[in-house]
Amino acid sequence: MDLDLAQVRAFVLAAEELHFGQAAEKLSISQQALSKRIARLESRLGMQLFDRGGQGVRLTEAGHRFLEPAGQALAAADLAVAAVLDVHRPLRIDVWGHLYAPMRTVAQAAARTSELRLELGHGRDLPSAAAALLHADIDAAFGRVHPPLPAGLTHRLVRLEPVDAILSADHPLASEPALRPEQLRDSVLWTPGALDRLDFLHRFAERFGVRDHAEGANLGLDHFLADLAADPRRFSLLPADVPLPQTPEIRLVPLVEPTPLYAWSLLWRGRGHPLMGALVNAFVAEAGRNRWLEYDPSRDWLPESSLPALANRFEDEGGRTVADSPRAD
Amino acid sequence: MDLDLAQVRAFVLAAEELHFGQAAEKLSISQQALSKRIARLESRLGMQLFDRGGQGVRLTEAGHRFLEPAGQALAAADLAVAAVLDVHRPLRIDVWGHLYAPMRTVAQAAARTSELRLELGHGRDLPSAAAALLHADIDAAFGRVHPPLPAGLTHRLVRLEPVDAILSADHPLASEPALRPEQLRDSVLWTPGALDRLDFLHRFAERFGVRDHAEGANLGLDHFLADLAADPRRFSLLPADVPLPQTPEIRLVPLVEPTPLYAWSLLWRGRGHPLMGALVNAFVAEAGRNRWLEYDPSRDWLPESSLPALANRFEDEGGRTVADSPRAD
DNA sequence: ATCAGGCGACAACCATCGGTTGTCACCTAA
DNA sequence: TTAGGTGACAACCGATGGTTGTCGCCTGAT
Repeated sequence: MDLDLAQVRAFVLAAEELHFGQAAEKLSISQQALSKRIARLESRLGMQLFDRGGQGVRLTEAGHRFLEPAGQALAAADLAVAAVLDVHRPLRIDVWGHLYAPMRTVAQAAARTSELRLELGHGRDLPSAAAALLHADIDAAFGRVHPPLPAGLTHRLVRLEPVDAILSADHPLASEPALRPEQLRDSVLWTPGALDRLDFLHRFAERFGVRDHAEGANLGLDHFLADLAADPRRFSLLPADVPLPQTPEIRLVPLVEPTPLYAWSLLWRGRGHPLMGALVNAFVAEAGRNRWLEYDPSRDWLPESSLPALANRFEDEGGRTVADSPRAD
Repeated sequence: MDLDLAQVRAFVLAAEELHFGQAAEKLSISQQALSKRIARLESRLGMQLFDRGGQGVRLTEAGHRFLEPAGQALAAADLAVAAVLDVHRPLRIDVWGHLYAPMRTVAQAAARTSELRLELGHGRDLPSAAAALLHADIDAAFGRVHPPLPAGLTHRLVRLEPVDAILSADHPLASEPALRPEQLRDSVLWTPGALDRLDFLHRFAERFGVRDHAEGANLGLDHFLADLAADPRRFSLLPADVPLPQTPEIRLVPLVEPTPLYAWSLLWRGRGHPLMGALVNAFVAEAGRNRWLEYDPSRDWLPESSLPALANRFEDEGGRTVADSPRAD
């Protein structure tokens, strides 16, 4: 006869609380369900484990005898699960959009808890990060998520970062205290890579009527800044909190009416690594502390491609269960 | 997430057999049912545990990692079941040395508590009682314990009973009020069985220089008394409190200077049956009430073979924990 | 290449299990 | 006596776990 460990778990919690209602709450089930679990366990063992009374329950002698070995059976089973799931393995995470320094956000979120063991992956773009997730080569990824996104992956918006215009110091608008995006329509959008493969910049150009663009290779931030400074008509976009070297050839000007927002998300597969829940929680907590998820449609602009991520965030905040949401351990 | 142990059992058996059909047979279920169990376990764990092939299955790496802890979880659960179930099973006890009426002492000790549920075993000698203990055919045994004693068994001295000489009424010493053992050296020791297999009688003969002995079959007390009365030179030994029929052909004479003591012990395996502690306690309490454990080396004689039992008793009275001491519930 | 046999999985079916909500019997304290 | 708390019963329904029948795949022999 093999024990049903869900029943055993119910017994052990009820033995701790000596109150079925409270034990049920700890297990997030109803009192009646817990009562039934214990009754079925008693029936299977042929033993009364609790004396029921008006003010809670008391353990019987058989219940007392069962309690310690029952706890040990649960612990052994948990170890068995951990052994197969390799729960002590670090969570492997890849980030993309390196020019915009995604690791700032990951490091900030992970810094507050010592239980997260992260291992940084190779550095990929979104399509190859998604493929690596599906192949279980990595456990999570972080960056800006947009369609197309393969099935089987779950994403969670964790940060909406305001985006500034970054200009050559010789640009005619360089000394403005702030700019409206459409003021940039006659400038040349500088893109580190092909525009049609950079979703955010592409959507920005379309939305605000920027007709001209120039492309270069993405060889890192210094190269990017030097390419911008090389032509006084050039501008590009940069999330506001990206740290920059002090250089007289470059100006950073806030964008307003509307402020474009860069949407950072976590991405993972299925229920994820055992630490996935903890990682999501760490990001959510940091977002709360820093007001990362504030969004006002009358003030801000999000490209259409970021709206699924936004919808994802609102569903979760409404208290509904998100499919494939990892449980925090 | 709590494992379903029926699923785990199916996995462990399939891992042993590497053949779903054979594992299913061992569990008396269909192959399809076993296949479903394992598939559900894999789904729950999110891990493939077997690679399926045309000629059976092979364990995956995850399956290998799971196998030992899975077995341990099953064993822990079995122990938990045993802990709660066993206590209501009667404690099976065998006694030996029937001529000396061991059940007097057992009954006397058990009579004072209603919680002891004893079941008398088949009646064995010491070697076969020890084997039955090791095979878990019985839970405890009672009689005179002497080497050789197999490993894994624990014993506890519970009674030192004075031994009388039992004589034919025609014996030259029959009318003495008491006898010193060496007064019997020229008599014929009557033994119910081969002397070299009767440790106490053998040691007595050696110690007090009794050179002659005669053997007969052990066919019970009446037969023993009739064999004694058949020859006026015969004597034997009998614990003092063994009830005897009133018969003019037999005399019981106390032995003094020294008084030989018959050492009765309890014997059990490991931590024993859940009632083992209570049984030991009952004997110890009765021993205290009846001064069963008094021993004065200047007055009494114990054969060398009884000294381990004596040492065992003294260690326990010193307050030290005896290894494999059963816990009283 | 074909056939036969072995193996595990899928499909359909059905009884049991395990959760829910609603309600009730019992107990205790005021 | 009343009010509030507690655990169990009843009805319902979806999931689980077993069965039988069948199929797809694999391997070895001819």
